[in-house]
Amino acid sequence: MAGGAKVEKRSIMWFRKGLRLHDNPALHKSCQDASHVFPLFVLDPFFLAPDPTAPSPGSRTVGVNRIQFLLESLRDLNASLESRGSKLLLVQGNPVEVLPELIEKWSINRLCFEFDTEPYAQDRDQQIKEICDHRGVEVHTPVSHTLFDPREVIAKNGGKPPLTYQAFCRKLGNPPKPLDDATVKVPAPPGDLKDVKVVPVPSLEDLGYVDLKEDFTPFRGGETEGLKRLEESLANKKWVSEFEKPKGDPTAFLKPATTCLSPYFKFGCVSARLFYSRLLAVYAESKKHTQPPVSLEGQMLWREFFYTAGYGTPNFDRMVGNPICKQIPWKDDENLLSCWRDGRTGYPWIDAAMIQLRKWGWLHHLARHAVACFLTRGDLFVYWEKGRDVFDRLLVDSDWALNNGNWMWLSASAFFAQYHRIYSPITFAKKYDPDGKYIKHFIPALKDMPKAYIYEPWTAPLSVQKQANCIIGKDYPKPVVDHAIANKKCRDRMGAAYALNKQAAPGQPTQEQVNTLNNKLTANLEGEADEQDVAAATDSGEDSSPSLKPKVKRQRKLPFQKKGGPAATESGEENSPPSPKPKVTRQRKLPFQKKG
DNA sequence: GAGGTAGTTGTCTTA
DNA sequence: ATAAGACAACTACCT
Repeated sequence: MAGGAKVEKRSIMWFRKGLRLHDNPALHKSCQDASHVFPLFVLDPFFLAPDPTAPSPGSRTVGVNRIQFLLESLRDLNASLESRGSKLLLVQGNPVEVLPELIEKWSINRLCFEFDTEPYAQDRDQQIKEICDHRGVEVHTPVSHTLFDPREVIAKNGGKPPLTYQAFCRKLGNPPKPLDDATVKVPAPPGDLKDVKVVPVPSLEDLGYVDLKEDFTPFRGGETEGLKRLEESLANKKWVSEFEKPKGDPTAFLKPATTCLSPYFKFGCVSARLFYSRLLAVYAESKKHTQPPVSLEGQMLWREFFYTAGYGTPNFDRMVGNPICKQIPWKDDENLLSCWRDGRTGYPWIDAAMIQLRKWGWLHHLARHAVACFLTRGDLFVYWEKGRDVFDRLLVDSDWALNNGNWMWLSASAFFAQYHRIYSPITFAKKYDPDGKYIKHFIPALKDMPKAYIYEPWTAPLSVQKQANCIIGKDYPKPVVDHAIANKKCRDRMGAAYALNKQAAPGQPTQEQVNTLNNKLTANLEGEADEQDVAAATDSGEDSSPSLKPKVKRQRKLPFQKKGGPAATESGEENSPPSPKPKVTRQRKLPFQKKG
């Protein structure tokens, strides 16, 4: 474009995440020297249309709770825009098809949207950019979802994202301050929108969802609500400066132990930079405060850590082809997966958490740890990607980078390797909630179970079960696996898989190596499963697969494990449920275990 | 480059 | 009660 007279800008401000007016650099840019700003959100039926075949109410990929949160956020955004004399323009369709049309019809010469690191968004945005380049439309894509630009952190680290938190933090400078919003004026879109079909923010019912009155998430979407929550969280300065994530109570549900701002960060209803700067202001007023990684500041930096890793790692959301992910022969067991997903594992703590996840769309971080560990390396040995999908569907705050990163962490596939540290589905939550209030709240069937049995109801005598109106196996399921056996087997499998990964995969393994590895491991796993059955029946614990021994010598069965004998399960799962009396205290090191 | 160190959040027992 | 130690053990990063 030849210079000279300033061309009046007709901007589309394309909202995707970043559903806010405050600290929104793309919005600022769209308003600069603009005659008209078209605040746009594209409702993509691909993500919003109901899918009756999905495992829970929602669309193909997204549960209703998050859809509702999005709709509320859009309603709030529209209200805020209206208060500034503008409005949100909602258009239905696939953005890649819709945007070129709008650019044409509205004579747009500038498009602004927030930079998005997710692969899906990268691909979509690249297509849009190319279209704009062809038509001479300016494109601005500032970074404002995260505190830092992942590209810069990766560059500083020699082209690769750091794989440890400490190393990551060492690469960081000070994040940019939030923008000053006081002076921003948003020029309204023109009255004539040509023949573009603009729709009001739909309700869930408009989208085709019905009967969803009960059990909705307690989190209401939107910038207004998010900022309110930010203020409430930061108002308690003592709490803020003493915050230590691992000390939080994952069973607290009347008043959760964290800020619960995650859904607002996920959708960008609240700016991470705003929260961060406000947080530092609180720190500045207090004598001392906790530090990363456990502090509130540390939580913000974890988010940055995973965003950076997710941006800089190929196939971050998969095991195969992902250079930082251990190749592990996880099980593709639909039955175990659905027991876990639907809160039917027979372990009340795990099931209560899964039910909270479904109802609230939110869990405390440690509850996420517990259920993720249980599904993968702790007990069920099911693919982390399967669990990731369930979380991604149900969590209101589901965030691609954080969700995948944390699943790899918890499954000891990347970032974390101490696979012997396994959360107990029985004792972990007990130390926070010895009475089992959390369980009783989320699992009504167990509400009258005495607290002595609440974490292990299958150990309650039948008379007690009758008294509590809860017969185990009828009113509440028997455990799908015996934790004592299952977690031992998982550790053995992890040991074998780790050994093979070390042997076979220096750097990124080729597809062929991965296949070979998985075949070996699967063969090993099957042999082991057979042996396990035999072992359970005969007390012969010797390993019979010589070629692929884990480095760890497998222990022989402890005597108590066969007490009571394996009971039959409906599922036919290889692990037997715990015998009626599993309450045998762990034995001290016994000489005969050493044998060999 | 070899070796040492430290790592957000395990469990159980003992002091 | 809380804290420390044992358990068994991995690896990215740094020196």
